[in-house]
Amino acid sequence: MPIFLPKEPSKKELLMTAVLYALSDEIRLGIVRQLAAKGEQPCGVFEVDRPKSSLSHHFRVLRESGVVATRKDGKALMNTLRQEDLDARFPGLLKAVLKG
Amino acid sequence: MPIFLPKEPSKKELLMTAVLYALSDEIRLGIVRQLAAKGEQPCGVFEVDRPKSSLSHHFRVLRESGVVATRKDGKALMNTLRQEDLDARFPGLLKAVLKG
DNA sequence: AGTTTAGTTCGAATTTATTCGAACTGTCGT
DNA sequence: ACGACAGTTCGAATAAATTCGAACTAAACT
Repeated sequence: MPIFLPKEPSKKELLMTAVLYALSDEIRLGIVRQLAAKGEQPCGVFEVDRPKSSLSHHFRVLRESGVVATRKDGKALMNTLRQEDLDARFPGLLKAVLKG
Repeated sequence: MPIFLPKEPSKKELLMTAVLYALSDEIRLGIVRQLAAKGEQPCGVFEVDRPKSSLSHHFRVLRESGVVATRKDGKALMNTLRQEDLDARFPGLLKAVLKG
């Protein structure tokens, strides 16, 4: 069975409640803050006190809500914050979340 | 046994993740939007397709996260959005959430 | 005192999220 | 071809949220 990365919602499909839910978890919020600070990063660099299957779950939530986009780069999966899409759909939200 | 309204966190105690979580539910977000639009309101005016015990649960989540403040006024409980506290602690967040 | 109104609290059922190990896929290096 | 590496997927356990009816409190009115 090939690996299926869950489909990321298009900009138009972004849902406020799903985005807020994804961001309402300390681990995921930490990931998002680090992506905002350092730019594109593979999953592996995040030092989280959880096994990789748990980390993978949190990335899935971030992807499915549309907060993060993932592209394959060799054997790594590179993650970026969907800043522009989020900003277009929910102006000011991400900035406010990252400040707090 | 007297009625205990759960304690509302002080401005300093507001937690980003708790606030985002509280706002990540359609019903609660609807309540918050209506409070923002119409100002202080008793629980009863919100037309939500849920029995009152469920509504009460959602108000509790909003209070415990610090999104809403509640005061007694006769037999009603009046709810207000804690706009100033939220704005002081998380500038721009509420505005962004209400716009979306 | 009794009734109505507003909303909470309790308890239990259901649903949904999180967690983790183990097995897997795909890519790279040797 | 064979490991090693990065990360996903599966499956099952645990934990947490939501839901609701029923019983309750407290204020207001008659």
